[in-house]
Amino acid sequence: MAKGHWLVKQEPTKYSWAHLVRDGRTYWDGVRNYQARNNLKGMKVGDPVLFYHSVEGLEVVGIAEVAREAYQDPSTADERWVVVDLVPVKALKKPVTLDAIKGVPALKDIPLLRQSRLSVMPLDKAAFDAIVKMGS
DNA sequence: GCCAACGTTGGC
DNA sequence: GCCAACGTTGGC
Repeated sequence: MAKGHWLVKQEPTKYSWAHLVRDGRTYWDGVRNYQARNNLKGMKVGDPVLFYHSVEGLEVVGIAEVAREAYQDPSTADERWVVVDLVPVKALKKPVTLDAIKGVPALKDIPLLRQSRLSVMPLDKAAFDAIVKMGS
């Protein structure tokens, strides 16, 4: 299967990029939305994942990578929910703000803008690369 | 702090 | 199976 590109959102007050860097690795728990869950299940080891700060910051701050594919969420006994493991790869030199993304016509249709409540979403390679480029 | 969007729940 | 009520998310 082709490599996927992804974007995950988190409120920095709950789990920030800096926190991920400090931890070195984390499992991405707390997803309780079927669409987001299905996206988690689509992740493969090695897939790059953009890390977005919602509510505070409103910017893409770094690039992480899938270290382990979907498995039962250890924070619940409910077997409907899964997590993946993420490791930090590198911070963006310049965070890419939501405003900046909105200003790019080619990025008008990404789920981040179209579906503001979705917390785990796929990006196509072009969109992923465009955001990374804006941040470097 | 407000409100729009949207997913989930529960009564019928 | 429909739909109103409710809860949560996230931008502003």
